[in-house]
Amino acid sequence: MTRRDTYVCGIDAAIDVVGGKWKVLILWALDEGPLRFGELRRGIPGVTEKVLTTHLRELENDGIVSRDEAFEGAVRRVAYTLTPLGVSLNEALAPLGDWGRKHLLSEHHEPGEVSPR
Amino acid sequence: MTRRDTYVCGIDAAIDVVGGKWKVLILWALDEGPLRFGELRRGIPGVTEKVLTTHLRELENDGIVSRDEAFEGAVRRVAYTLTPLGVSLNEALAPLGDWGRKHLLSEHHEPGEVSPR
DNA sequence: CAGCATCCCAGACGATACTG
DNA sequence: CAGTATCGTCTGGGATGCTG
Repeated sequence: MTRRDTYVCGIDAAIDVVGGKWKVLILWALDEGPLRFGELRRGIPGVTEKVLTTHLRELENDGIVSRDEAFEGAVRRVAYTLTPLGVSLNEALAPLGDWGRKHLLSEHHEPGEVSPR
Repeated sequence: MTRRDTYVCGIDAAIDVVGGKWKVLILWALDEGPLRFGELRRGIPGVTEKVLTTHLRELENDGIVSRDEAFEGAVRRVAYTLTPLGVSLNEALAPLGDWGRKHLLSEHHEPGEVSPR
C-alpha cells in the first residue's frame, strides 16, 4: 500500500491514506490512547505482524501516528500514539463510521445490545 | 473488489464500500446529478471502461447508485443516479474530504486558485 | 452507446520462521 | 518484546479487442 502521487480531490487522497485493510482499525484502537506493538496486535485479531508493521510505518510516514521507542533494562518498549493530525483524521472519520454502522451492519441488533463503534 | 463479510465496526465496513480506486470519484461526480455512462467516463479521466463498469455494479449492489436503462430509438441510454443512501454516504464523506484537502493536498495553492473539492 | 471477454501484472496481503 | 526475512497467493486494476 504505497501512496499514490496524484489526487483529484481531498476525498480520494484521504481514502488512500486510510485505505489499507487494517488502517482504520489501528486508528480506532489508538483513539483510546497509546498502545504498544503487542497490545495493538492483540487488539486487532487477524492482523499478522508483518502487515501491522507496514501499516504502522505508512501511517507514521503520513504523520498520523508517532512511534516512541524506549528501553527498560533489556526489554524494548515501543509505543504508538496518534498525532494531532491523527486525532483530526479520526474525527473526520466519525461521520463515515456512523453511516457505516447505521446502514451496513445494523442487522439484528437487540435493543439492549452494546453498540459497536 | 468484492465486499468482505465480517466487519469490526462501521468505519471499516464503510471504507470497504468506498475503497475502490475510483469509487469516491464516481460518487462525487454523481453528486451534481445523474450522468450517463459515457459522461461518467469522460468526467473521470483515467478509468477504463471495465473498471468503471465493475465499480458501478458494486455501488449498485450496495444500494449507493441506481442504474436506469432506456432506449431512444436504436440507442441505449443508461443513466446512473445516487440513491438516497448514496446521497447520505456523500454527506458522511464530506468531513473526510475536507480533511484530505486541507492536510494532504494543500501544497502550493495560489490565493486566487480554484479550490479543489 | 454501453458495455463484455480475455489476458496480464504489480503489489497488497498472508503464513511461517527467525533475530537483536 | 518488537520486529525482519522469505516465500507464496490472490485479486484489483489495466490494456486491448469485440458486440448487441
